[in-house]
Amino acid sequence: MARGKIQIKKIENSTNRQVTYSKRRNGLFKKASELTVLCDAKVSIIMVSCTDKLHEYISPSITMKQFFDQYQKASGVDLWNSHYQKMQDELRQQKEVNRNLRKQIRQRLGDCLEDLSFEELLALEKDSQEAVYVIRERKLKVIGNKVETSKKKVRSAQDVYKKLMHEFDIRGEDPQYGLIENGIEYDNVYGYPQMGAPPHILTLRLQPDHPNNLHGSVTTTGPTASDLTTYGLLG
Amino acid sequence: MARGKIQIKKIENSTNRQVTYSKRRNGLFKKASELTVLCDAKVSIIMVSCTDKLHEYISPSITMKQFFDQYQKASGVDLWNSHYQKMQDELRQQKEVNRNLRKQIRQRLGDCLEDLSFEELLALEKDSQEAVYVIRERKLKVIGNKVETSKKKVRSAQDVYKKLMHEFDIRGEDPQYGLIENGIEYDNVYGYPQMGAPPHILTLRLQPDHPNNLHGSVTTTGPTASDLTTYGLLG
DNA sequence: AACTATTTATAAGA
DNA sequence: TTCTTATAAATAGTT
Repeated sequence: MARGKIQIKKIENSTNRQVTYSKRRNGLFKKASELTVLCDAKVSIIMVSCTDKLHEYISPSITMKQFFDQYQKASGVDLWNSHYQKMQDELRQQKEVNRNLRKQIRQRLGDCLEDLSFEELLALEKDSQEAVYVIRERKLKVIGNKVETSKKKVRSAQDVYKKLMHEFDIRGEDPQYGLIENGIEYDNVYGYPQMGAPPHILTLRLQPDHPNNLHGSVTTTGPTASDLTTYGLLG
Repeated sequence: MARGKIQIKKIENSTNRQVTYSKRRNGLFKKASELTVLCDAKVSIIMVSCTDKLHEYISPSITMKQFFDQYQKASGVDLWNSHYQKMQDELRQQKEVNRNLRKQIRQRLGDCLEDLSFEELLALEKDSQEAVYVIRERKLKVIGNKVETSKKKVRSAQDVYKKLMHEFDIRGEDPQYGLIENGIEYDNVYGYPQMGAPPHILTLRLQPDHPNNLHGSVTTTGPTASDLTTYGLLG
């Protein structure tokens, strides 16, 4: 554009081409930077020379990555998904599997049964019923454990009480005996020789630890012999 | 650059700014295109105006994606990893969900119950038992439908048979009667006046469609009146 | 969107 | 590469 007009076509002289590339590149970058300031815009320029050198201009206040994200968002062009096709497939697959699992759960809860064949329905019923039995057994076992623990606590409390009583006996202090008269119930609770026939007060003490309707569940399910034994303590 | 020099600073008048943006954008793109041709280079320009409009120039013979790939390769800037990270997180999360769902299913099948609290155990038992009831009801409904269908098929066959018999009566052809003697069973099956008391042959015909132990299931669950009615047909 | 006076960019030469 | 400079091109302000 000076010292003679030029045709816009590839400069065949390689040196000239290289010089022009350099000059015009600077010109372009300068214009871009002016545009950035004048118009409060964001500009990114990436250039690759015919010798495969890369040059870039980018407005301050923005990163190339932000540009790419924005470009991708605005253009809808798939810039990076193809890089992670495999991962995306895996993700899709996981989501599909999860959907199926959720459906299975819903079916086990009694939803979506119309999607099942008759045979699947029968199998589901069988599975579910068996599961209920297993769950019930587990429940009874847990109850058994809880009762065992309570028994131990009671025995420990018994021991403590006996020791205290022993100390009182040794000291023979009358004023304290007045207290013990008020504490006859405690004597009854912790002082009985065996666990076989606990008085009612014990039930009242233990129940706050077992807030659920154990009685109802157990009687409907038909407890085993050992369950009945442990249950004697509670009721 | 004409009709007076300007300072390179933001144009405050919004209209002027917009106009200048438009003009200079075209100038920039033109320069880029000239550079592309003259120097056999590849240029990409992305611009975002202060009103968040996006404009781009890209040399023919290259795609934006190729540019980005090339840029990433040349600059080593992390353009994809953040996306990759996000995806990986999502995948991890999905797998975690998957694990939980599977565990839930196992628990509903009676596995891994030791991980449940007592209260959860009781809730699970209740849920499962209710699900069994729902599944059972659905099963009975399906059986009912199947029986209905069978009834219709039987009636249809009855009609066909009656028509045939009518034709035979009209023709009064003796040789065919021999066949009918062999077919007494068919007569019994399709020819009885009401569905109330089907002969045993019907049971045998229907059973292959219902291979499961219907009797056991139904008697244990206590069928409703309508269930009993439909059941009469089967056995 | 078109005009145009003026600034800016730059081709060719050094 | 960088500088110079004649000239082409771009564009600010105006219509």
